[in-house]
Amino acid sequence: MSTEETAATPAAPSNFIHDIIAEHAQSGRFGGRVHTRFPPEPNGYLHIGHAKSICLNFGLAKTYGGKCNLRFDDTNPAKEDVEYVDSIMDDVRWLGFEWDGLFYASDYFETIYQYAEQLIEKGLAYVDSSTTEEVRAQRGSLTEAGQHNPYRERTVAENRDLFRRMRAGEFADGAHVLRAKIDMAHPNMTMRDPLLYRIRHAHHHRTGDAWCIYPLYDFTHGYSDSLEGITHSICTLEFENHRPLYDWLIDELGLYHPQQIEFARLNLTHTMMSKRKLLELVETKSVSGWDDPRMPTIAGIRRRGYTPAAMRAFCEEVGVTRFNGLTSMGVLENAVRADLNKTAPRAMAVLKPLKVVLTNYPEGQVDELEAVNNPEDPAAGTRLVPFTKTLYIEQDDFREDPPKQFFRLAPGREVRLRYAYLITCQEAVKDPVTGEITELRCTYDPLTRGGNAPDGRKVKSTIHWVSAEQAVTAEVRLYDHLFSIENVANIPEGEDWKTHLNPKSLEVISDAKLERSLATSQPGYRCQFERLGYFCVDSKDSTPEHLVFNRTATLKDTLAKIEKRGG
RNA sequence: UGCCCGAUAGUGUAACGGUUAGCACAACAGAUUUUGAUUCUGUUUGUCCAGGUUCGAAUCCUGGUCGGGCAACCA
Repeated sequence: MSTEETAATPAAPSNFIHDIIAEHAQSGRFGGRVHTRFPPEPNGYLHIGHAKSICLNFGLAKTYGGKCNLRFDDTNPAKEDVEYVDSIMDDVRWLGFEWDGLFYASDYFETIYQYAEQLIEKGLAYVDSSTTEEVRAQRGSLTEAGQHNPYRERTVAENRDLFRRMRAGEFADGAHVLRAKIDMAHPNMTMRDPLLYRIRHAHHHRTGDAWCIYPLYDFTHGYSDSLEGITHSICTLEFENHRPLYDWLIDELGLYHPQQIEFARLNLTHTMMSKRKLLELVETKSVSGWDDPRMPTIAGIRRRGYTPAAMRAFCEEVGVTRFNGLTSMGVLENAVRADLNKTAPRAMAVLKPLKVVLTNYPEGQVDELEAVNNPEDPAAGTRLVPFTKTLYIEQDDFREDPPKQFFRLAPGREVRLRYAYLITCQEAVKDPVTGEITELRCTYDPLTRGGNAPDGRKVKSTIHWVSAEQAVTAEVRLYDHLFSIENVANIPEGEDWKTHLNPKSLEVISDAKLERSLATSQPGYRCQFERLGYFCVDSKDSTPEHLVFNRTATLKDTLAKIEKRGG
């Protein structure tokens, strides 16, 4: 009714690609069609940067009532594998998207071969028999023009013959290449007679041994988009210099011409998006695999406990521009907290147990107390947690000599055990040899069942706890940043980037104590351990006999901030 | 030394020649709280620089500065 309500409606994500597509829809270019695609090479697992691209491409298609394909750009048989194809499909689906068409660049090998022959017939491509070193040397430099070699002047007939014999398998790897005949003096290096085909007697994960020559990415990519009728070929900034080549290849053959639009790839602090380096981490066993919860891969963050909704919200939050920035990991963490805060059931778990004996509580008595499952969602209901004479609390929740900012348990101090009773610490028992506190002897106030004192007295702190008698022991894996430095891309040339891996990126706790209700948690189950963070049952290593929880994210920790600030 | 691209609070982004330059995260202060969580309120901080066009410029133009990309038979 009011204009204010209209204005308050959250705007659809605004970015320059939306603007371009909206304008095309307006002007009728592409006949009003919108058809995007996500074109990964199956040579590794997808990472968060790919998630941004997936959300962009599939999101655009959805917004404009168009289509989005999944296409594997599989032109390099040496590096590609079906394992990666499968993982990529899993990841796209996990993010919540379904492709309209499923294609492989290798589906187009025959067509692309014919395109190459057409270029040869038009005198626009030639077989070069130089060595790799010669090709490199003849290309010139950023400031100097390249040089022509005699092969550039081969006749059409000669090129046709040689190229067909390349396909027939008459030559060894590297003996010849097919190159476009454009301009060896072009200021854009990409246009200096780029290589189109190379000889590789290699087995391809889809075409098997049908081919011994393979088109290069630059020769294949634009044609693939053209063949699929893609309207907007969205890619990252580093392909901007290649756009003139894709345009040239398509226009010389008079083919359907998509519009390429480049955007800046995502960079996150404390991690890195290089597939090559991620592969190195996997191969050197620096992590447990592509799906190690510390990895920035989609498989990794999924196992870590992130939700698809949080990932999509994050991708929307970071935006789409042509500026190469560095986004704080905090933004990602905030996205998953925001989602899980609303949806994750609460439970109590003690990571570093400190035994508490209630001296005035009857031996053997079990009190079943009602606890709220999710304060953010009343429909989640309540559960019963057992309260007994011996309990565990968090070591961090007790200080023998508390600083004035510390509100939790200390000798002589009273705190509330969540959903239970007020307790007062009477004595801290120490190991006579080490001086380590081994046990707290406390009294409870029987009149405070549920947590409120009839006399109205207040306590400054509520802490979580678990019954020692009925605790479930579990393994808990605490994850932190993969790298200890913010900007991993900033590591100087020549320096070993792996020395900056965070040695504390994984802390394993083998004997955490969980409340009884968690005993039957299934793999993938997400919940909040109150006051600690969001956790999820590991999908690979957890068994009913040996539960394993992964920490997805901590809760915000004001005390830690205060103490850090105070020195 | 060539070509291409970019620049808005600490960070990531919005603003389409006219808004007190908006939002999110971060930071700070306060309120609420049986999670030092959540929630709510408020505060600090910004148009790279110099010229020009215009009644009016973050936006258009010119020049500079700074940053990114490009010389794989990788993608």
